[in-house]
Amino acid sequence: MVEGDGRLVPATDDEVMEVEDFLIDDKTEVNVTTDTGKTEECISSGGPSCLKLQLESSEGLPDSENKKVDAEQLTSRLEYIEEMLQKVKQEERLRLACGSPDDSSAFMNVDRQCSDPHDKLLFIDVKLQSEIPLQEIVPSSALILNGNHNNEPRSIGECSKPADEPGESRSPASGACASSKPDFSKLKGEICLDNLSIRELHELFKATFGRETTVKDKLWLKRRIAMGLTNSCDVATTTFTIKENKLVKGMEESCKNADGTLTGPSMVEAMDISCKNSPTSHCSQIEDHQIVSGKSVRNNRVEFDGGSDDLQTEQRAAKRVRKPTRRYIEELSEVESRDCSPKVSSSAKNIGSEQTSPKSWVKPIRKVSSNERPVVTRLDSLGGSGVQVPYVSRVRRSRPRKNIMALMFHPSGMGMGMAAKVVKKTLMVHGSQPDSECLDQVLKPRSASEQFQPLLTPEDEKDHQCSVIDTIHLGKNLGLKQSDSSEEASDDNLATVPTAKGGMRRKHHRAWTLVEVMKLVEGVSKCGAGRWSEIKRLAFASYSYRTSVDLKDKWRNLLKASLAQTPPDDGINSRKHASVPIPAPILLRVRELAEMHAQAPPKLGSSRLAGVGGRSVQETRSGYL
DNA sequence: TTTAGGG
DNA sequence: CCCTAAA
Repeated sequence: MVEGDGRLVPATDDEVMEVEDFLIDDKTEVNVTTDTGKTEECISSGGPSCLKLQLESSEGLPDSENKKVDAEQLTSRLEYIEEMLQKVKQEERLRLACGSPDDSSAFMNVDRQCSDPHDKLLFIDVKLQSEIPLQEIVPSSALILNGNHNNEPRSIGECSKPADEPGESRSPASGACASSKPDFSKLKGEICLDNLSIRELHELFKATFGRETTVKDKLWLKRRIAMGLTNSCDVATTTFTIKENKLVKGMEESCKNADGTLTGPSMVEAMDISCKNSPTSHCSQIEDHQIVSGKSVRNNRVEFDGGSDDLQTEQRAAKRVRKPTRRYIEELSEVESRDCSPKVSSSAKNIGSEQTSPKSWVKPIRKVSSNERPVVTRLDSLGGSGVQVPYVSRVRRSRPRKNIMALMFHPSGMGMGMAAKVVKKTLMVHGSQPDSECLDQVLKPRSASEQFQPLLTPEDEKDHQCSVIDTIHLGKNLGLKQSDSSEEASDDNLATVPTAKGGMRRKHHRAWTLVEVMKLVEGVSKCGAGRWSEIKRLAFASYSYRTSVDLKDKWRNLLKASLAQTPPDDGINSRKHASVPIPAPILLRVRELAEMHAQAPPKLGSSRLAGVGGRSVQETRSGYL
């Protein structure tokens, strides 16, 4: 129920207040509040397309009254929803979103993925405050709610509609959203609306999230990708914390539609679009501590049975940490999957700098690592090479020591470079290689001086988590990590070209994901090119890797790409071209920004930002976000 | 330390 | 990506 202060309090089993967001993908939200069975239907929308059913007693919602509309008409829907709720409850409150921590105005959004291909991604979204004025009952919402097969929310936000054309869909929604967000609708449209093959989807997925997926469910893929792109619009800094092996994520993006009302068949797409462009980047800012402190997080074990294996795997992974959030999936999957490496390194580095609050450690892991011997014995079994390498601690990715002498320390007598290579190779051969990142770190020659410390210092220990765990515990408790790492491993090919001597090129080589690129672009649009550290702080706070320099470099590349490719104008769109190049819209954006900055760098802030390029004016309009 | 460029 | 020179 909702308390006066607007807090959501866990209700009894019977009075579970659940708001379900069918994940209508993009924010077509269906919020249902069930109480003692008494329900009142209100449609408030987070936008034109949001249907909200709320409990009579939960008067917390401002506009609820105005939202009453066609109760009759909604009855059926309500019933449906209730039905679903029941089902959901039965399944077990997978997710009881409760309690909004300190910030009463905050909303909690908890989502989970269902293994069932048909109702995967069932989100329970609780919004304590709906400031969103009701627009009108959207016909399409009926579609959603009435969704024939029980639990088939997917129909909604899906971009499956082949007919949805970027151009078409843009018009209605983009106008509304245009003001505040870069218009990526086109992008999304291209990517999402097309009928991509599974393979293509996989590639896109990879490009978007930076990891591979084995899921073969098209819908799922599309949805994920769509979400990824959608969320990528958020510049919000995502923070998440791992507590006691549980991942608590603080923040959920809510897409509120600001655009006008839409009706008819086009609704679906419209909603979709509006969401993408959803201006709400700011909405997604919830401090992590909030979540943590909130009672909300609760262990909910979810057991599913159906579903494809792949899907299950994917989801199981997510389930592990419980409460996978969309955010989690996209960002975490990137950060987390590569797990330790970035995080750890950053932590070690950040501890002193304060830049980033030290992320939490995964306890279990640490424990393990602490007891592990400094020698990785498992290596030999991996490749059969029989190579045994002393366990080395990771080092801060800071200034390399010019001290090459250390290289000579290696027992085998060969330089670290060599040893490293061997090890790496060994690991690579095996399917279950530890995070390549880690390996890289481990193998870093520059850290040689520290690598042979027999004893682990507390800090080093942390670093060990990475390798040790990945190496030793592969396939064990770390369901999530494991799956992720394995998944990631495949795409995380280290093109390590050890330059004969001691320098290995491409230490990290973390492929830039679409999401990141978009963030970068947005960041640049906000802060302006050149202020990389700013951008880094704002948009990449959660990406411990990606230094400001990286951003700069990437931008440079983007620029180059945009200039080189825009003219030809050909179809280097997301579709086709396995490489999954940067979507044209983004490149356009890049170009615009480049032009903008070229013309009005320091001075004249806004005067002549518009229509500079003379090209697509529509694209140009948003000088800032 | 952060930027800007070169490699 | 890495490295370095400049601000």
